Amino acid sequence: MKGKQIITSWLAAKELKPFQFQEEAWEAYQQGKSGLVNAPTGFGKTFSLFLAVVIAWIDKHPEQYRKKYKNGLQLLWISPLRALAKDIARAMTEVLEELQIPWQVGIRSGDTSISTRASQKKQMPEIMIITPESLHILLAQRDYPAHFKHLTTIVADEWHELIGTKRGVMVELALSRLKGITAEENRPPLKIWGISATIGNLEEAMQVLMGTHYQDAVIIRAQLKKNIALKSVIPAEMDKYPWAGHLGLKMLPQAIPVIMASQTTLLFTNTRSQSEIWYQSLLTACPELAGAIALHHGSIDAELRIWVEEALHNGILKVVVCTASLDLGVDFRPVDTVIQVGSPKGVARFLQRAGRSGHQPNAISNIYFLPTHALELVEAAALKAAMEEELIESRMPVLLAWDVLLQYLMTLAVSDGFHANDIWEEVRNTYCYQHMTPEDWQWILAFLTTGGDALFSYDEFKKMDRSGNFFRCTSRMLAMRHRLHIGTIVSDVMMKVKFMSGGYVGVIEEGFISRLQPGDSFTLAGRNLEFVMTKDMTAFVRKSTSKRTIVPSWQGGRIPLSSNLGWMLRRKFNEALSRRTKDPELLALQPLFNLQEDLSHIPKDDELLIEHIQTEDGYHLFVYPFEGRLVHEVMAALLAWRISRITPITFSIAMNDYGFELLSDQPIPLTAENSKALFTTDNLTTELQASVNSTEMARRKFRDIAVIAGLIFQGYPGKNKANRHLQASSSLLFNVFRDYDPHNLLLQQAFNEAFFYQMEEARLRETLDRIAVSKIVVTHPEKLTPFCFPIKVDSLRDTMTSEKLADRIKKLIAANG
DNA sequence: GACCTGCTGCGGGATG
Repeated sequence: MKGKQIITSWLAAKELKPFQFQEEAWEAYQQGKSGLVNAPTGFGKTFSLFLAVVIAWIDKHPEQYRKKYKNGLQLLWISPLRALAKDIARAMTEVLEELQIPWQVGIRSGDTSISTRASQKKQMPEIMIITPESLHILLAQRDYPAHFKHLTTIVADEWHELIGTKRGVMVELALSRLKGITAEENRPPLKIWGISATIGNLEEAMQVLMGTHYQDAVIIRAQLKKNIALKSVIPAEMDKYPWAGHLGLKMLPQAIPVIMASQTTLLFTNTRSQSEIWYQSLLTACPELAGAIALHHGSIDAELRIWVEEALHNGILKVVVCTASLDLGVDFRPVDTVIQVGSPKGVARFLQRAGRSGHQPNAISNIYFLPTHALELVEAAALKAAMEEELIESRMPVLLAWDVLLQYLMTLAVSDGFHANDIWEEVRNTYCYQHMTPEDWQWILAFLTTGGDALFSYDEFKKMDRSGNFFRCTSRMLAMRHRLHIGTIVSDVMMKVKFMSGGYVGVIEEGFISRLQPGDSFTLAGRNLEFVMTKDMTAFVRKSTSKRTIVPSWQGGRIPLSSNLGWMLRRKFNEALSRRTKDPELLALQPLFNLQEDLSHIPKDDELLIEHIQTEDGYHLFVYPFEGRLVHEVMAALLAWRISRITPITFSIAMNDYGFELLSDQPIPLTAENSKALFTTDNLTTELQASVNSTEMARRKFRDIAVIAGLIFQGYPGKNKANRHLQASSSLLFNVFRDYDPHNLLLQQAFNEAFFYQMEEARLRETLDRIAVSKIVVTHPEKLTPFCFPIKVDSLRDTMTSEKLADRIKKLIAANG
C-alpha cells in the first residue's frame, strides 16, 4: 500500500490524521467496492473519496504516477451545484499539485465556455466535476461513449440533496447508461459512490444510487458527531409577544447583540420578501453595518450573489440575510454564527443550516432560534430533542417518473440512437423504474415515435424514427431544441429587473409588476427602485428616493412542517404544564399555556384537540393535528365534505402548520361522539376525490411534467415565453390527453404527483390512523385561544389588505376581551 | 397586547 503511505505522510506533514471513516472508505474502494459515505459536515467527506481514488492510482502506477500521460477520464464527480463544483475543483487541484500528480481537473456545467468544452471533447481531463444536467448533455452528443472509455469511478456528491428529486432520477439514468457502456466494452464494473449527510433512510438512499444490481455495496458511517449549540432567543417581554405573525421583527433588538458579538453571521429567513424586510430593518437599526451587510436569495442577480458568496468566504461581511439559497454549497469558513428566524419546518434543514457555522472538525456550530410568534417557541424545544435523538427526516425517492424517462430516451436518440432491448434492461434496473412493465415501455416508445393516441396527427410529436428495435432522432432542429431543454427544473416565468442605465438587479413575478404604476417604488436586492416601464419581459427601473416602498412577494413553494418535527412538537406539549420541564422555551410559555388550559385544553400526544368557538363572524371549528399545512388543507376539505353529508352546510377553510379552521354561519354538528366517524379512513380514496378538486391539482402538476417530457417548447435561452403561454399549452395538452388518451402515462403521473406531493396522501392516512386511536377532546372556549389565534389571523388575510387586516385584528382583540 | 408570507436547483454545438 504505497499510496496510503504517501497520503498519510503528506497529511502528517500538515499535522493532520485521517479520520477512521476516511481510512475505511480508502480500504473499501481499494477492494473495488461501491457504497455510500455518511458523515457530518466539515469532516472531509469529499476528501475521503477523492483521496481513495488517488491512493488507488498511486498503487497502480507506483513508479510513474507523477508522469504526465493522457490518461483520459478516470473519475466523474457529480455535484448538484455549479458553485460547489468550482470549489471542489479548486481544492482537488491544490492537493494534486502538492502531491505532484499531473492530473487535470475539469468542470463541466452551464458556465463552462465553448472553448473549454471543445478541448474537453478532444482530451478529457482525468477528473471531471459535472452537474446532472451537463452529464445528460454529454450523453446527447455523438460518439459519447468515447468520453468514458477510461472511467473507473463515479461519485455522487451531496446525494441526500438529489435523492427525492427528478434530478436524482437523471443521475440514476445516467449511471445506468455508463454501467451499460462499461459492460459492453467488457471493462471491470464501475465503482459507484455516494456522499450523503444523515437522512432517515440512508439504506434506501444507497439502493437508489446503486440500482438493483449492486448487492454488496457498503455504507461507511463516520462515528463523529457535530457539536451543535442551539440557543433559543426568548422574547424579552414574553407576555407581550404576538400570538400570530411570521416576520419576527419584534425580535430585531435581540438579534443585533448576537450579530455584533460574532465574527460573521448568516441570518436565515423563510421567504424572499422576509429577507428583504430584515435586511432593510437591520440596516435602519444599525447604520454602521453599511458595507458589512448583504442580502442573498434566489431572485437576486447571480453576479451579485457570487460577489456575496466570495465576500463571505473572505470574511469581509459581518452579516448576510438569506433564504434557503445558502443552505448548502460552498464552505464559508468565517461564519461562526447562524440565526434562524421562524420555523425551519424540519430537523434536517435546521441541522444543515446550523452546519453552515463552525465548518471545521470539532468546531461548535452556533445556531440561534428566533421565534416569530409565541407558540413557535415550542418548536425550539422540539428541535433540540429531535437533534438529540437524531430524528432526521427521510427523503422519499421518486418512482416511475415518465417525464424524465421520455426526456432521457430523447437524449439517447439525438446522440447515437439506441437499441430498445438494451436500454429496457438498463432502465429497468434503476430504482426509479424497477416496476416498469413491458406495456409501459411500449407505450413510451410509441409515444415518442407516433405521438400516441392523442397527438398522432401532429408531426412535431413524432420525435424519433424507428427501424426494427433501433430508435433515433434524425431532425437536427428537434435535436437542438432537445439539448436546450435538458433538465428537470421548471422555473416559473419571471420578469427581469434592469436599470434604465443598464445593470441587472434580479427577477420578479410578472403579476407583481403588473400591479405597479410607473413611478411606484419597490424593493429588490435591498435597493429602493422606481418602476419606469416594461418591455420584452423586462421591468426597467431607476434608483428611488422614496421612503415608502413595497416589498415584492414571490409565489414560491410552501414547505409544510415535517412529520418528524410535528411529532416532536406534539410530544413537547405533554410537558407544557409540567413544572419539572427544564426547557427554557416551555418555561417561558407557562402564562400562555395556562391561558390555553383555562380557556380550552393543551393536547397530549395521544389526544386530538377540537375547539368550537362562536364569534360575531359565525361558528368556528378548530382542529390541531400538527401535521403541516398540506395535510391540513386536504383534511379540512374532507371534514367539510363529510359534515355536509350530515347537514346541508357550507364552510370557509383556513389552515397553518399546526391546525385548521372550518367557519360557518350555522352551528357545526361535530361532537366527541361522531368525530371518530368523521375522521375515518373508510372510503378515503373516493371521498377525497369528491371533496378535493384533484383534477385541478393534477392539471397544475401536469405543467412541469409536460415541459420535462419535452411536449412544450419554452423558447430559446433568454427569450422565455410568457407564463400565460405555458399555462395555456399545458392545459390544452392536459385536456386532449384526458379526452382522447386516458391511459396516457403522463396524465397518470400528474394525478399521482398531486396525490403524493400536493395532498401528501400517505401522510394524511397516517394522521387519520393516529386520530383513530387518539382520545378526542372537544372544548367550547368562550373566546379565541392562543392556539387558534394564528389560524384566525391567517384566514382574515386572504380577503383583506394589510391595513384593513391590522384594524380587523384590533377589533378581534377587543372583542376577545 | 397581538401585522405584512411562502425555498432551492440547471441549461446546444456544428460550421464558417
